[in-house]
Amino acid sequence: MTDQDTRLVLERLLRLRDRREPLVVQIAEWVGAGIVEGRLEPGQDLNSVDLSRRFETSRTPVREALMLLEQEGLVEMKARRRPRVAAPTPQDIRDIYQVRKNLLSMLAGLLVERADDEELAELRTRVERMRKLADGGDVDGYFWNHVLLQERMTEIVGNPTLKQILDSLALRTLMLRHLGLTRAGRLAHSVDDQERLLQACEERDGELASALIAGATVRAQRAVEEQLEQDGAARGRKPARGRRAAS
Amino acid sequence: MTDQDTRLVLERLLRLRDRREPLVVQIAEWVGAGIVEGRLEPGQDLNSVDLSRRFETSRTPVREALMLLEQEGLVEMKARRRPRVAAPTPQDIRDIYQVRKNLLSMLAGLLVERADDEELAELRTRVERMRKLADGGDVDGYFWNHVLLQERMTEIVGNPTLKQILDSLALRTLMLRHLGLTRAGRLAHSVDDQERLLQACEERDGELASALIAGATVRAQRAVEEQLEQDGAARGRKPARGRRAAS
DNA sequence: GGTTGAGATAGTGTCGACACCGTTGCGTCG
DNA sequence: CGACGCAACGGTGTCGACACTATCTCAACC
Repeated sequence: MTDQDTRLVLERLLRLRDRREPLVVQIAEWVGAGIVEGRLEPGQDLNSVDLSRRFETSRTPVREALMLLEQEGLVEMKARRRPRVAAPTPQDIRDIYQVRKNLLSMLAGLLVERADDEELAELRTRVERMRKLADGGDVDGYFWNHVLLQERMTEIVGNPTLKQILDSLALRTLMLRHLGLTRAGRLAHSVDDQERLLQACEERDGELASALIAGATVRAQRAVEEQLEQDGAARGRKPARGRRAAS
Repeated sequence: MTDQDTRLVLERLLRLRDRREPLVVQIAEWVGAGIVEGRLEPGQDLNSVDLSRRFETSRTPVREALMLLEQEGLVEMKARRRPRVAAPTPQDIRDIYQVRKNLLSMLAGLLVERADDEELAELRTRVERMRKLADGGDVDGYFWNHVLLQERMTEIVGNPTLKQILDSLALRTLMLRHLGLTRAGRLAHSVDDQERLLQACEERDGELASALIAGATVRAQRAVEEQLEQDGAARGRKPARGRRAAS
């Protein structure tokens, strides 16, 4: 998972282009990518002085970048307190996946209604590419194409409100999803899910597509939770938690 | 619809308390209430100089307040351009209601699962109060209690992610919903919908509750669209559109 | 008359300074 | 030995200034 990939995806998911000055975009991408990639740990302080020094700017654009990430749930800010990298609890993660499952169901139903044959063919091409990546065991490549696939689906459906909410939820689970995909056999299962979903779309069976994507989401969630539990057990032995922002 | 009511609801829906300095909160509430109440027209400029003069502050807290409202979809900001009051298109409104319908369905299902008898009794009290207000033709009173009812429901369900998304969607439709309720007979229909929903909850019928709230949302949307069309036709004759912020 | 461009105007983005407050480390007291 | 309080430190929120640019005005030109 290269930093560059992450930045490009962040730029789209956060709708940064043209909405903010390049300086703010740069900072938001660096911090956001850091959080997604795990370079910045949950709970870690993100003080604006350090960040402004790092980017050789004043604190104003730093504050703005952090506010952008706050609204996407990657950063937590309280008045007069130092901003921190968000630390979602297991319950938060369950809640997010629950909403995500529901909205993805909706998305699948709309996709069946609204995607024309050409668009479905494009999605088919994407899934085939993902199949190859999965067979080759390329977790990173598969991961990014997975993100892209869902992004494309929301575009095809053409409901910007829905897209925005799904993007926000996707962002919050980005690092988690990558985690889940590293589990043995998960890659193959995931690509199977995508193929079944696409087939249902091609057969114009909205009910089935909804059910399939809901099932796939539940399985993805389970993979993430199992992996988290495993990591948590491992980390229990050395519970280090940095407090200063990386400099 | 008093300004004070609006501010209190905004404060909760925007989660302002403790998240921002009082100064920022004050500005965000004034602008937000202005948009919801229609004092500030869609598309109107919100330049930070005028606003800072009005509140006797610098532009920094103004910018922060506007960013808060931007993330809730009440204000539109592009880099280097003046912020504007958001002007949702009819299509945007359809999209928002579509997502809202879906999430409210989910909410109803969860409510049936998770609300205990005591909580249902509390909701019953609220609905009865709303019945009285509806009978008395008190549009404003009914409106705010309606907002409060849904807020309470999301709290009972206990999924903060869902609550936050529903709150955000609620905000975007606040002024519209009030508009819809002014239509003849709409108040009575609305309270009927609420009673049916609550009854389904008391009978622990999740499927029915979901269906009912989905239906109610569709009807609310229709009322809003009809009222908008009517207003639009009326406004077509004198298409004034202020460009300066009120001062 | 309508279009185009230059100059004036007005508003945004960023900065460094400063006042205020949360935090931390240390000394004091029970 | 631990709880408490105090003072120094560090970080946040706000300000006024300034550079840059979108926007408006108006005049010259076709």
